Amino acid sequence: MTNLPPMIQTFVLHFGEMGSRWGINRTVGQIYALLYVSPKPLNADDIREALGFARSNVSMGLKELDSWQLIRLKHLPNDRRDYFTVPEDIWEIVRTLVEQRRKREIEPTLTMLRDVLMEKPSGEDEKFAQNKMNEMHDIIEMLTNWYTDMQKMETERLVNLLKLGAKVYKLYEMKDKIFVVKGGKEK
Amino acid sequence: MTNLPPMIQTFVLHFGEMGSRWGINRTVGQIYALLYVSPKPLNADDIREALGFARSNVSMGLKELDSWQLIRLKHLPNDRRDYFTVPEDIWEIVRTLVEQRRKREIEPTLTMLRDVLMEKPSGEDEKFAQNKMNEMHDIIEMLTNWYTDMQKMETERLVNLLKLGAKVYKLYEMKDKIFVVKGGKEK
DNA sequence: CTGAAATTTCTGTATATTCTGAAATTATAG
DNA sequence: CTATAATTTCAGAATATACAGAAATTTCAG
Repeated sequence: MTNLPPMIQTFVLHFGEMGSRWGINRTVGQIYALLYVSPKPLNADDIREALGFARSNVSMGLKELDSWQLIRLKHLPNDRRDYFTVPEDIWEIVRTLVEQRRKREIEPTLTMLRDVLMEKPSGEDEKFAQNKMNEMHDIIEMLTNWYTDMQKMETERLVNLLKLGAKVYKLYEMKDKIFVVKGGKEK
Repeated sequence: MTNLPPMIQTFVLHFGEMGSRWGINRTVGQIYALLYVSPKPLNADDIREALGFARSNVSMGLKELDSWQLIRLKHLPNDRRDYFTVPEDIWEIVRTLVEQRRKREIEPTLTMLRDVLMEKPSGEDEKFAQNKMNEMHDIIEMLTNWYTDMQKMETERLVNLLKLGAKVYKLYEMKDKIFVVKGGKEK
């Protein structure tokens, strides 16, 4: 890590720390940060040299990142080593992150909730608990359905909507009026 | 934990596990899950009894949850012990969670990025790195701005929009047409 | 003000995670 | 097919985190 420019070192260390808060370990966070700012693909030894931990850790880290589908394997001509990059389009990274967290955290939670909601409550307290679980299930499902739907949009459209923010609600409110004007009949 | 109904035990254990994936420890996850499904406020001893870990850990866990503003302190008449509940409205919980994660993770990241972007790059590689960091900064800022804006909406409206999903884009596309009809002039 | 209840802090121990370096495996050039 | 480069696996060491129980502190009824 000694010969990294300070700017990049700061960035890499920050994502190392942040990684720990997210169940991703420091090593993995640092590797990803390094790949993210690197102008060309890096091999495992480049990474070991830049970050200064054991070769085997780099291997484990890359495997972990691969399982998240967050990196791309490249090969250079006349070089049998594996080189890695992050996807060029940052939106692809964002989409992958959300998708993977959904698979790993949201779906198992929804499954657990559905299972538990199938059981017959034996008493008032369990009835209450099931109501609360049902509420949680519905809200999570609503949010993920919304996300699934939005995810299908192409990036440009998504960005348009994001920039619009809450103003989008004005359009929603106008909806009925539009149809009055256009179609000549209400509802 | 022995005398919890299986249904609730499953729920509590699941959130214990999930907690670990989120930098929140198992204890804290379990306490929150228990409070969430409990029909009445619980004191520290109730929690110790239900979950079976040391009294002192319950204290630490509650303190942690309090720092996230995820629990509410209650007092019962003629009982000086502290009782705790989760907010009644689950949307309040969701909003708090997002808000806290923003404060603890997003804001520090944005600050780091802004700092690093102020520095003058000394070479092509650092220039490239800064471009990537700038790209990251902008996307994070866009997403949080969007969220800040949406957060201001009342829940009912938010739910309407969520249910609408990607169809909202159709409204967005109609926007220009609407103004043609209503105002009589384009752009 | 006093003493008991309630809560929190603290320190050592248990547990879990991360990391290293050696050994094993896999891949490929010749 | 063989030799060597490249990568992965694995077992133990180092580190960090979680947890229990005792001690200290705070709170409050009387």
